[in-house]
Amino acid sequence: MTQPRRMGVEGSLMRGRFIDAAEALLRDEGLLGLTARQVASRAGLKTQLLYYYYRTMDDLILALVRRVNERRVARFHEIMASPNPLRGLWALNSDPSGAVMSSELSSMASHREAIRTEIVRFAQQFRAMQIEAVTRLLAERQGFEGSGFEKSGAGIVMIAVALARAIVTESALGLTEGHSEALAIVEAMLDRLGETVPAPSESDARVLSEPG
Amino acid sequence: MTQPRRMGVEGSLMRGRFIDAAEALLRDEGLLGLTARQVASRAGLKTQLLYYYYRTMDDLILALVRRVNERRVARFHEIMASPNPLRGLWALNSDPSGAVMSSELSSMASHREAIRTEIVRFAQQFRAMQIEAVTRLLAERQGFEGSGFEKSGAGIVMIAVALARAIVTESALGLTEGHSEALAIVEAMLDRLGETVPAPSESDARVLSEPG
DNA sequence: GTCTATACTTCGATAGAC
DNA sequence: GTCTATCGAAGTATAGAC
Repeated sequence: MTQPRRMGVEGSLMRGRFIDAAEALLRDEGLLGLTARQVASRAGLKTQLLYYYYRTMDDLILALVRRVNERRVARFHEIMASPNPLRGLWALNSDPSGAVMSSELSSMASHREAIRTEIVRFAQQFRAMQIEAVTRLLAERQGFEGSGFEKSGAGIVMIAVALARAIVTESALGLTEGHSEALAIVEAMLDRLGETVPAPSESDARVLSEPG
Repeated sequence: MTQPRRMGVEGSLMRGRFIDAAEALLRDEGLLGLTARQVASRAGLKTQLLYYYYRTMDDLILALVRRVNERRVARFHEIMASPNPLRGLWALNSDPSGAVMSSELSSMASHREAIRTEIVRFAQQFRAMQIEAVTRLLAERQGFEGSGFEKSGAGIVMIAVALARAIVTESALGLTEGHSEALAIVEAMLDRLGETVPAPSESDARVLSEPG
């Protein structure tokens, strides 16, 4: 008596198409664009069909959240196995589409009770993973002696995550005051850790002023 | 022919009541709560009356943005005239209601063309003010020699603003991983600048671990 | 599995009486 | 200056035919 409506099976192809559309919408239009009508329209499907595969919009969003999070964890593990994990983590957090997604999701978490738990639980767990990794990597390397940061893996991760997200979201608005200078500080720190500089990506200014 | 509707005068008392309600709603419910009906309801007034005083919702939001920004500038100048401007600036950026407001406003800027310009223009200008002030204050004080940050007022401000906002918005969701450690780094830096510690405010853990 | 049709709510906004 | 009444669009969601 609690499931009066027919629902599509778990492994359907259509489910993926709706999630794809939802993800694209969230990236391009933000949380306000994530409506049943717009998701269906973007997927080229009928709005009512969405409700055959997902009981509510919250269900669809929850599925999207899980997919985004799984991909993020997968990228994290790839980075940990790569030659320059610290730079890789910085790149992961600075990745525009990922950062926009994280930002919109945590914005949604404030408004939608149903998905807050999932988003917060993952964010907490993923933050802990990054802290554990960075703390270990810092302990293995030299370059931070005397800077007061030796024991501060958790603080460094927190600051880096906050900075990366702010730079991405502000850049999207055309606000760039202080970005290049903050990036220069990050680059200087990564340099001190003795890692090589990867090929710079498309957007965002890189002003590598000589570190003091 | 472009103003077919009657409008209330500029200095009306009712205008302020609507703005008050809008501000409270934006703080408590976020951008999704900022609708004509909810603003009017919160103000204890009729929805249609709102449209007598404001031509569109964008007009009302714009008025709110201007008021919030003016208050922020006023607080900035008070802080500059206070004994501990660096700590004062950190407190300003860490202030929960102010940070939530800034965060919701920049979130709105992504979606509403009409107010983006106003929000971005102010954010850019306010960032520049903070950078100018911090750069000057750092030059006047000792404590950063050898840390590589001497010339990086702009970078420091960017990082501090990003961190403060992240801590506030994450705390509101119950996400606190890495907060106390990041705050310890900030405290250590402020300590190095030789300023005294103000009385700690209500929320947020302060783990003042001994600076390295 | 997909369609048409539709219910109900809330949104921004307007017209015109008082 | 404030009220009642209302519009059209868009929101989530459901029922039932095909």
